[in-house]
Amino acid sequence: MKGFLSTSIQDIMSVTNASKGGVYNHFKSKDEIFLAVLSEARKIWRDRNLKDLDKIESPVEKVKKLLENYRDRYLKDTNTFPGGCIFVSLSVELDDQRPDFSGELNQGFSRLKAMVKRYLDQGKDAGELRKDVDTEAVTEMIFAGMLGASVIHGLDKTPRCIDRCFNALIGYLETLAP
Amino acid sequence: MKGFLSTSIQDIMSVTNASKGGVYNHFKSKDEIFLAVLSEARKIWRDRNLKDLDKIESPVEKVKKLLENYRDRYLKDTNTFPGGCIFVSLSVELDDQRPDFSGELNQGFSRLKAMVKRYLDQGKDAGELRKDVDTEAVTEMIFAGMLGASVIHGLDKTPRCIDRCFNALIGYLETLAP
DNA sequence: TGTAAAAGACCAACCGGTCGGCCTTAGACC
DNA sequence: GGTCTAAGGCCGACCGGTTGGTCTTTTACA
Repeated sequence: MKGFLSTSIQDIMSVTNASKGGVYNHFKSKDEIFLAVLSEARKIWRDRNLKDLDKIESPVEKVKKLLENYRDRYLKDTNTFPGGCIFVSLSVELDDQRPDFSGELNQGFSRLKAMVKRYLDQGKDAGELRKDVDTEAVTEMIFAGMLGASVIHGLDKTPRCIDRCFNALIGYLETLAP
Repeated sequence: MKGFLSTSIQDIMSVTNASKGGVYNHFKSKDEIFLAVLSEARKIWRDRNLKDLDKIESPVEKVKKLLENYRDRYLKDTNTFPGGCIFVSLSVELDDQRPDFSGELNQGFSRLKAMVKRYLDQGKDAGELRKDVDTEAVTEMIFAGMLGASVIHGLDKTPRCIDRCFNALIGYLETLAP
């Protein structure tokens, strides 16, 4: 993945077999193309990562399932998603470079974190987690683990590293049970 | 931080008050400048992150100290290091774009992971960790946590998120004791 | 005066974006 | 149904600007 800045209109023209005029007839600017891609990527992310979450009743198990989806149905699908999690790479690339896009990406991250924390809080209320568990800190670590795993994916495309990382992460979640 | 691709020679000229001829009299190419910066950044990383590690005898405590250094003496020093961990951002940017640089960065990451794993193995041998602890998986998660924390730093410059993340990470390490 | 560093004009390649025109198609009128 | 016209998707030459890099000239110092 070349990211936003290094993907030229020419790149887009080549892969779509379109001409420059054709491209700019559909989109006002490169920025608009980016926002369209971002919107589509979000849909795909939800399809892949939230799958079957509603079939699970236990909130903590939902978090585990989310981690498993992110690992198996998202990061590991290197055919569909070479370059790992696009939101992570774009966020790193555009931070301090395009604050508007960066803020847009950050909103998605915030929603994800809020969802995880909500599940953990529900799990705590339901007695699935110990009362002394700091759900905010655990959320942050799970989030960091997901981001880190995507970066690791770029370093080593084999599933070994990602598997180990998520095994430890899920194992950690289980130590928080009463 | 603009990274490698978005940092122009003009940028370097401006910040160093040098002319183009002056720059190219010291370096053959932009690539050579990158490698020099990388080498210097590695020295700085070691200075900051390995500080006082030799004063600690317990291997597991060394890992904890490394995490604390990375948190307090590196990521949190946003004056010296805006843009978080330069190796993380560069790795994300240059993966699939400059495989030669990417491999160079990967070597550093591998050495870090090997160091952490060595300490954990030593800790296991010394009875500081349970015998059933998968040091490889724990290493991977610690590594992912460090990478993820750097990405998070880009999203939210306040130390709150990073603190929570490392608190949970260190807390996890402590649950591995016998 | 000899040597090395610094300076900046210059180059070809590429960037995002514009614009006038071509060419297919749809609709209106007889 | 046949013909003329208006519309709009599509094309690619072109624009100003920036890129990394080269090369000749000037400067500074010993």
